[in-house]
Amino acid sequence: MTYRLEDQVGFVLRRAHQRATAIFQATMPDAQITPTQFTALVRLREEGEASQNHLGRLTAMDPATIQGVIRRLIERDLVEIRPDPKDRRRRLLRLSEIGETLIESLIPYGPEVSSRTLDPLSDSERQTFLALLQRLT
Amino acid sequence: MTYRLEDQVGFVLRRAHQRATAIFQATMPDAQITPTQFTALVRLREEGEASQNHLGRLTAMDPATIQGVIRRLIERDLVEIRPDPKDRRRRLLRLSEIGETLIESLIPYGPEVSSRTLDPLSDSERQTFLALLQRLT
DNA sequence: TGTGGATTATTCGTGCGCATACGAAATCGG
DNA sequence: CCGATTTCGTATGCGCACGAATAATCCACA
Repeated sequence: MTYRLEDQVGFVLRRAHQRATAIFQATMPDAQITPTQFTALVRLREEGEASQNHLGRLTAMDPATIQGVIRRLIERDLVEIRPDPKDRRRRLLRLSEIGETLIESLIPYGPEVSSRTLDPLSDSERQTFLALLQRLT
Repeated sequence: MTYRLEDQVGFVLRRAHQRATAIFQATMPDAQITPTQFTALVRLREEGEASQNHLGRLTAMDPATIQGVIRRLIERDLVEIRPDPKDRRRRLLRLSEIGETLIESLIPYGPEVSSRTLDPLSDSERQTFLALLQRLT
């Protein structure tokens, strides 16, 4: 009878994600970088070197998606690529000097993005929300 | 130093939204319908008739996005379109017979999608989570 | 009455997201 | 060692998302 779209979690998640993306774009000083590109750079910084599919798993992107993300990062000279001598199927990815400098300069803005996104909630609500959200994944 | 990606709300929102979308696709018996198309059909059912931009606002899609969604729904004969005689800029949208039958048959699965998406949480946690999530939008 | 600003819809370009299919290479079991 | 299976990367196609630009139309108000 009464089906309320605004009570369906998928609909609200979609809108919350849209808002989070907009806040990311407005907060990050580099206008080109996207949330997914940022994620890939952060993971490469943690890993040092990773194959394409492996990086995809670390960033929650399927092989078709990570392929395009990496291509754009290589075009911007933020990521370098070389064949894996041990496994000729693989391509090993690593940050370039430029990429490392960029991600180091952007990471400090990460918490600000999160904080602005959670702005409508109090501190304790933020903790509760994030803990529940993490359990959904 | 320690920047934990999995604690950034945008990253977790992105993954939760991916999961919600996958559950929607797996649960809805119509394999063609997408979450956004479903949303547009539900809103048209509520509104009866609406212009394209107005429907976009009701479904959280910008004009460029709703345009493509509507085009695909018209191609599937789920939505009918006619010019607004009172305002020649507008195009009025309404459900077709087929569209009305389809959305009536799909709406009962909506709560099941939500329920499966929230599966990792208890009943009281679900209420808490949804209330906090709604305040983020 | 007329004009300047707002609204409506369209188009183009870029980027994420996934299903599907493919070929090359590695690996595992017999 | 050899064939079946798995993994890796690539490509294509479709759909969502948004910025920017454009043209048509409407409306408020001077």
